[in-house]
Amino acid sequence: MNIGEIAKRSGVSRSTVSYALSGKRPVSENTRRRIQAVIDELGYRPNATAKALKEGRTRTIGLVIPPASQRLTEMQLGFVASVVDAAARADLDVLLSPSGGEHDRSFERVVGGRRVDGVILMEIRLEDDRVTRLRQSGLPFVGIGRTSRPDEMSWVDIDYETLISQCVHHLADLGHRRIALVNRSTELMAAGYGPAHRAQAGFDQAVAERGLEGVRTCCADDARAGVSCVARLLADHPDLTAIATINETAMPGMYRAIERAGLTVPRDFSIAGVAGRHWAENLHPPLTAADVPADELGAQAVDLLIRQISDPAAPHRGALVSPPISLRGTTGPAPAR
Amino acid sequence: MNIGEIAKRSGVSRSTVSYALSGKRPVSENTRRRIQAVIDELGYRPNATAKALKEGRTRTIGLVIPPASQRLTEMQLGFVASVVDAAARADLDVLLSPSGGEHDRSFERVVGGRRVDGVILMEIRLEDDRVTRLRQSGLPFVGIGRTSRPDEMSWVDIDYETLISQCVHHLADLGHRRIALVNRSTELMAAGYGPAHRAQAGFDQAVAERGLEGVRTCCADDARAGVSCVARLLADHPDLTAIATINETAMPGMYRAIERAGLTVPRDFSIAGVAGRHWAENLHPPLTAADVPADELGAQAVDLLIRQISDPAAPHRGALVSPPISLRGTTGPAPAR
DNA sequence: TTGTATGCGTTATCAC
DNA sequence: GTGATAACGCATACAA
Repeated sequence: MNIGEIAKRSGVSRSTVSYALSGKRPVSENTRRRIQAVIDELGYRPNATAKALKEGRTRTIGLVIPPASQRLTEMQLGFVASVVDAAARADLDVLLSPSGGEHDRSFERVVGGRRVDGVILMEIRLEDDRVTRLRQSGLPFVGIGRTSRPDEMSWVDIDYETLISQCVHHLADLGHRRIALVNRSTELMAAGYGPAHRAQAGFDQAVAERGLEGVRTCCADDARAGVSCVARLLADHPDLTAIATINETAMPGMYRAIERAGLTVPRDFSIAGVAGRHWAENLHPPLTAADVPADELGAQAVDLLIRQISDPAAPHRGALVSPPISLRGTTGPAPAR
Repeated sequence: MNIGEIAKRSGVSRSTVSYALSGKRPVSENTRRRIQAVIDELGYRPNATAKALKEGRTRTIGLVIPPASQRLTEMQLGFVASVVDAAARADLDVLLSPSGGEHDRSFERVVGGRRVDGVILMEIRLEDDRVTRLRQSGLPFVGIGRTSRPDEMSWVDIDYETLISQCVHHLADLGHRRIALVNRSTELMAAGYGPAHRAQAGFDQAVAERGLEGVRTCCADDARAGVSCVARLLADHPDLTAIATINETAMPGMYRAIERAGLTVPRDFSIAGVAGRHWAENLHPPLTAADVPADELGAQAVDLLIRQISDPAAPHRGALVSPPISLRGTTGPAPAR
């Protein structure tokens, strides 16, 4: 079923059908109706592939996610959801590309084959091959996250450095002197994952500014790791009274370890972090945290991308988001010892 | 950068370049090398859109998910992840379509515009317009879930009816006489959502078979709803000793309500259900549940779809999965009252 | 108001 | 072993 068939059955030329559909040229009411009748009868829909080839754009954006096998964090899911939603609102489809490993067929298909008009890149590292590849490809792209040279691209990002610093200052204000940072996994750290490094930098700086005793530790992205990580932390540093963290997924486990150590939050121990609002609220007790507006970030990324697509020559833009910390009751005065 | 440019620079015709790339016709080692050199130098990649138009297939599958705005459950995420992974293994890309509301542009674009070679449909209702639409479109599709007439399509599904029935029998074996079913939301029930209806059917049947007192209730898909739902349940039915549930997302809240009522699991109260393994294991305490193998189901759906695509005339197939219940310690003998 | 002709980038048929 | 050429289905510049 193609436009030629419709034309034949309506007794007009293909271009007339095309124009009747697009409205880019006046078509007499009479023929328009005749054409529409045939279209309705046969259930004709223009072939999107042919249209894309002709117009030179696919009306599709690529969303590069971490390999699905390694379960996505709540926040990453929030990004995916909001990107998909925002794209749908703009009548754009989303092509998913699970990437992140280096030798990557899916990524190369999407980017090299020009299957999309632009790309949104998640989980960016400080040095990221995919950014290099996208830059050379000339395809518009926006990062959720940024490399160590943010000027080279458009991006939206969470200001982990500032946020963790603020958490530490908040805890210091409450009298805590010995604070631990529970970061993301050692692997991500080693891979140069931006948020992990920036959180650490913010932590180090705040600890130095306030003359605190800071302990840094990495923790895998799951509840079980959270348990063992915090258990070890409490064993090794018995005088620890607070934790700052960006590791959403490990949080339930961290709670559990604190509880098992016989400590009550926030009376004996405080905890503050960075997490999606929904996640922070649903912890038990709800976590004092900087609420990352995942939906806004995704929408903003789509927005920036659409802008880049419509004007590829436009200068890069970056948007650093640092939401306020919502007090929810997991932080309190440092216990007297 | 297109194939003509490569041909010109290599001093051969476009067809030779095409054949050098596809290997579908012998090309002399010499010219092959010359062509490859030019390709490498210019970083040429065949345009996927043009290829799709010519070949009549897009090497893309559509994945129809519930609107992202309503957060997906852990299990749904598992399906998405496994579908994306399985598709990537088969060198297929995945186009996401957030659908489910009725007036649906994204769905229509993907299906009507033939942007994909086939579709995987999630969250199917007993009567589902999208199934009707897909059937009439002639596009191969596979459901994760099935309508009330399973013969009309290919699908993979979880046997909620049997699984919930088994949960009830297990609880009855332990001496429980008054058991509640915590189902999915009233809205899903009203919308004719298969799992909710089938779980209820399985519950009713098992309750009847064992001569138990059964209470059925719906519960929205979040922890908070789980709390209020179970709190009400315990208030209205003080002699309740067990719950069977398929509502993953509400489970943490259900635990909380039971705890707040001063009951200890499994000593005072038992709970069993259907959930993803990862989810069940990470509850605290880990839930006795039928472990839904989301990854297997997704992979199987992709498999079925690929089969449908390569042989559209092949008969429909259905696969009903009913994983065994893993005892994890949230069920115990009914308390003496 | 409508029709004809061309090209988007590719693959594949036919000819040499 | 290689080249010219015709589609794939659409949009649009050019004619009438």
